[in-house]
Amino acid sequence: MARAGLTADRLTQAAAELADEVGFENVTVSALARHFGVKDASLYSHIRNAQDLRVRLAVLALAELADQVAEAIAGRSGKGALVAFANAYRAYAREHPGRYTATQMALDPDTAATSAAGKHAEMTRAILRGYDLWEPDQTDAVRLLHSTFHGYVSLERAGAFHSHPRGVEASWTRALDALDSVLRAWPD
Amino acid sequence: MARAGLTADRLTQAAAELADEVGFENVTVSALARHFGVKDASLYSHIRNAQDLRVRLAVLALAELADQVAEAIAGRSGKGALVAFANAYRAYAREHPGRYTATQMALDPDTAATSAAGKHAEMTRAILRGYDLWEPDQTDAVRLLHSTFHGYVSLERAGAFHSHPRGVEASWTRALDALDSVLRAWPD
DNA sequence: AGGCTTACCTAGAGGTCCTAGGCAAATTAT
DNA sequence: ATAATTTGCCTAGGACCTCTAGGTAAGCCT
Repeated sequence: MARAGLTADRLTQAAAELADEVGFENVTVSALARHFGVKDASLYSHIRNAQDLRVRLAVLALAELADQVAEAIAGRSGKGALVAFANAYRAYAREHPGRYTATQMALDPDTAATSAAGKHAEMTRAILRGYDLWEPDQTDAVRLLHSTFHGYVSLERAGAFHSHPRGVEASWTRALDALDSVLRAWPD
Repeated sequence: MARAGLTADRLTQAAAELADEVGFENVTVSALARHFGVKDASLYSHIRNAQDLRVRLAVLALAELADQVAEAIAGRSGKGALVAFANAYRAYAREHPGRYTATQMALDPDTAATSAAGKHAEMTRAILRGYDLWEPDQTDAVRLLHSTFHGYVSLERAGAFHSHPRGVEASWTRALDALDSVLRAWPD
């Protein structure tokens, strides 16, 4: 009997692909076991439980997203960096719907700190170097940007914008313009 | 044997309370049946399936949220309306976490149109009457506002803001200030 | 009272999560 | 190369959730 050669990492990777195919909520221990031609119980040597699997998936997705965004903003500053960040963020959510949903999991503070969750804020801060913002305005701005990006992507995915014919792309561009001008003229 | 007197509406109402107590993802047909002291199978005369129950819950929550927001902005305009809208929206999400999660379900276009999902955009438009915005800028602004509100609330709930000591309230106020100034000076 | 509708039931199949305990394959030690 | 150890995967089985089919009885109508 040849072994499948499972590891927590391979399981997490497969879970990520599965998430994008069938949706995050359908990432199940059973489905994953089926994918590897193995019994459900066999996975529990590698992951603690279903929740643990989902957390690992979330951490993976956060790291991937952070990488994509980091690559996008490299060498840019000011509005260029802002737009690059936003587009990379949105593109990741579009291309990896299941993974993106995973990034929205509530992680306990420990896991969040260890993972790339904090890297987000750090990179958003990098963008803000092109604007004239200092603490605590910087934190406020980070939160505003992150909220807007996530909110837009999230609503777009939920189909909240289908009701109106106005192009979703055009509204997105306008939102970025608006954020840029907010940052340039941050209210004192 | 006295009957429990179940109807789809009573089930939906109980599901909403259950959602706020134990989380939307734990709203299960079984749990609901237990709550009424009834067998699981009995609920299937009132709801088609578990998904149907969740959709009804989502529709209920959307209607409640729309009502709360409508009440909040009544008699206000301009920034007052903007702030009232935003605070009512956020308050609903805080007080009814399970219901709020339900509002994020992807509804099929038919259901969404029938439900109060469209009422949102309509009310957001009402806010914009205090600013000098016309189509298609109005739609862009509606999307931006909705995105920011939802994004902020969503990230706040996910604990994304715990990493930094800066008060979440202060950042929220600043975000509203920023949105107000964006609307007043919408880029042309 | 008889008949109709329907609220709720039992029975049961199938799926997911997870634990306990066992065997055998891969790895390490001798 | 063989023995000892580790560990990857197994079977068995319990608990919970979803949902269907078909039955009984409670409440409504005439």
